Amino acid sequence: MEFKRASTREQITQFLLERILDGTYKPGERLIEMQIANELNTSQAPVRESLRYLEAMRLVVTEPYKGTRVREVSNRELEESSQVRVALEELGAELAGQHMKGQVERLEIEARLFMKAAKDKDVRAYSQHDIEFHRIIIEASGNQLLLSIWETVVLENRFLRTLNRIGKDQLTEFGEAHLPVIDALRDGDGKKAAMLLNHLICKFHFLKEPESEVQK
Amino acid sequence: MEFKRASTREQITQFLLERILDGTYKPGERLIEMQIANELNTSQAPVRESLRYLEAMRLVVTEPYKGTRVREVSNRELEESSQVRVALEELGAELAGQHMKGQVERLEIEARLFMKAAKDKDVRAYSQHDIEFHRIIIEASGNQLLLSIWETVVLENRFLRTLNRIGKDQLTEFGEAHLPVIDALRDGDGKKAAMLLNHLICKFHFLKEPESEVQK
DNA sequence: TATACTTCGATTATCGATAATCGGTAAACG
DNA sequence: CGTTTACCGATTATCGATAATCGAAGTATA
Repeated sequence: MEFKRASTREQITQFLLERILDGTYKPGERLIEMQIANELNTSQAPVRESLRYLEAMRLVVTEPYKGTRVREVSNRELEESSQVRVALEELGAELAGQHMKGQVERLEIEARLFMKAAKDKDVRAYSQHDIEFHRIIIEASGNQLLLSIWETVVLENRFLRTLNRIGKDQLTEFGEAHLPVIDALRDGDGKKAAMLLNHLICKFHFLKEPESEVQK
Repeated sequence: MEFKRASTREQITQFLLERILDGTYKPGERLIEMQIANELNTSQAPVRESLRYLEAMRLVVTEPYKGTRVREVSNRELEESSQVRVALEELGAELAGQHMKGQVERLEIEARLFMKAAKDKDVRAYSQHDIEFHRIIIEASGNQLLLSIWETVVLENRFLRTLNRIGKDQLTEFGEAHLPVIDALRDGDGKKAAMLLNHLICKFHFLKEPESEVQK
């Protein structure tokens, strides 16, 4: 068995990633290289490499000689990312239909977890399991590029923000809307799952629905 | 008016990007940091930053202490990227329908250019204008995230590879298939344009078509 | 001959130091 | 006063040097 200790740079990337996503570093906040380097007992160079990586992932923005900040995501961009996310999830579900037929245990587990979180009004836990639910479907598509892109889009989405807009009381309703997706995938009906996900995301993100779909 | 000269790092990124895309650096080829630094009269640090950026863009692959290589794209991955590309272009075309109505001059110009290239059997020129054609549509969607992601996917696709598989003689046929898309967008019918693009890409990339669509 | 061990050049990973640039503040000027 | 200029501390951008690691080639051993 192989255990490869992560390089300094990878550790820094992980560190920054976590802090950006959990909101420790807030949108617009400046990330000062030497400050991070000192905090982690390293030098400036690997920190800068990490920042370049995060920059390509669109999580931070850099201006020459002015430094790097956590990217601020406008409502406009939030909506854009939801549009893209819908398209990706549709593709994912369609492809997943073939692979998941009859094997939806993991989905059921996550569904149970986020329904419990909904009852407890635990937004953070809800978010975690909801995202995991969707990730499982995308993974099942077997398309690794899709998974990789979906992940960056979901990061962009800052899911929590949308969830907070939804409000704790509607979490249960939101969660329940996921259940038919499980049924569709159990039957191997990717098309139907895709349609359900589409409506689900559109509805709860207050997007306008696409022109009415023809149903089979 | 503002003129910002590019930083060393940005110049290096541009340099590497060009050489990877035009095939000077071939898939699997090792990119040696000091070698690049010497060639460009800089030091190792900015080169490494550029490589981290390209790594996040999935153009290169890095292994600790073993260096960075141009990523090799398997046929499998090529197919994956085509699937994703179809999904993105469908979304793009649907959204573009609303914005492009009656304003398809730029599309017509590019179409004329790639049809000429097809007649001349100039694969490189064909590719350039074909991609530009699609980019115009995605841009017109008004969704910047979509554009950004589409670009990385098309890079991944290394379009040329697919085109070479198609062969010089079918370029004209391939090109002509684009023309109905222009008509659909001129009418503001994004849905139809999306469907046409879907079939177009699937057909010429030898993908299996999705289960038959319902046509209006 | 085959296998394990050693050495060594090449390259990556990281560091510490220096140069370039920014934003703000205060002096100089009208 | 209001505006411009000169400076200063903070930070980024880049460099040159060193440490860590790799892999290939050689050496020893059985």
